[in-house]
Amino acid sequence: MKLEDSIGFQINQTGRRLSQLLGHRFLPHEVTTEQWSVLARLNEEDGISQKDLAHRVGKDQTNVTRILDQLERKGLVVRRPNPDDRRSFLPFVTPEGRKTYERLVPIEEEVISAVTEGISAEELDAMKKLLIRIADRSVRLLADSPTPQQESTQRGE
Amino acid sequence: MKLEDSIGFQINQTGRRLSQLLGHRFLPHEVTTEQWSVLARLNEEDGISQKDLAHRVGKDQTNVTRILDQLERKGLVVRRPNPDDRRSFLPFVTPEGRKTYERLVPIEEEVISAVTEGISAEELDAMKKLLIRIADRSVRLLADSPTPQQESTQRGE
DNA sequence: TCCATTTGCTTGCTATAGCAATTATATCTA
DNA sequence: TAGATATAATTGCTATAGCAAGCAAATGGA
Repeated sequence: MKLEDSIGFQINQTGRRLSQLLGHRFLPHEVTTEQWSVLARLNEEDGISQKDLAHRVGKDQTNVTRILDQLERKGLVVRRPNPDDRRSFLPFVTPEGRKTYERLVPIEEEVISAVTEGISAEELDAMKKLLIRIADRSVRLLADSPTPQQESTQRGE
Repeated sequence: MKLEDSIGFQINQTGRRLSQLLGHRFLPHEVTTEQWSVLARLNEEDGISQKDLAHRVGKDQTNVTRILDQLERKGLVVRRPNPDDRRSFLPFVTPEGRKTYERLVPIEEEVISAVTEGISAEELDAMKKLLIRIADRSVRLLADSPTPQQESTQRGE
């Protein structure tokens, strides 16, 4: 089978290209697409632990730490100590972060509608459901994988 | 709209998780998923320029250079001077590279069929077509973007 | 033919992804 | 309560992505 026929290859490929386009449109605002995803999630709900945030954006805790570093450096987010747990910091969106996010929303929407032009809402919805299913299965299969270090006791939440 | 409802976010997310799972299964063979994609494409057709290869795997030429460095370091690929152009090198798969590729094929197939279990061939095919469409549009829109440096005279090939 | 431009590849830089190890703090158990 | 264990966040390391710049060779035009 050819490489292009691999659904895995295609998903990755498309994701990369889309990120590239979106990142290009975000350029004037000096926010990357990954920073955008974290900022967007925090706009829905902030003041949660970095661990929870990582889970919600589907990123490694390590990467969330670094992306928050960037967002904090840009003044879009602040980390405050968690009063309930001194190991933990809770990220909050700053007013500046909220403004930036508001500016990015229409850009993201415009890009998505441009690249999905001519594709029906039903088709998009079906695709989204399939993607979620594939992602879920991937996570589950990885969790069930024999890890040299530990017998996994976790399940997907 | 919530972050998870964004089709762009979902595509990227799913791609990442799938890569992670596949990469995990590839671990014993010491090949990453990106190295696999390049090796797979070269197994279809080698002796082409790195530029062409980059185009075929949908990667930046820079990244192809580096991935080839890795594959060459592992002895799976060799670069030979292009007799027609002394600036250029042509990558070829070594016998060892071919053997490794053969070992990876069933792993990739198994992972894909595991994560797509219960999804019909028609659904997958429809999804693949949509993904390709979205990727194509992304590339086109990016190419048409006003680039500070140059007025683009290129079109998608 | 000479010079300017283009092109193929590489290198340097920043951001991200994922993993291992570290640090500080929490929690659990004897 | 002391000691073991688990956990939140961080740091270090490697690979990848994308961009800009550099280098050498090819190409095109006067």
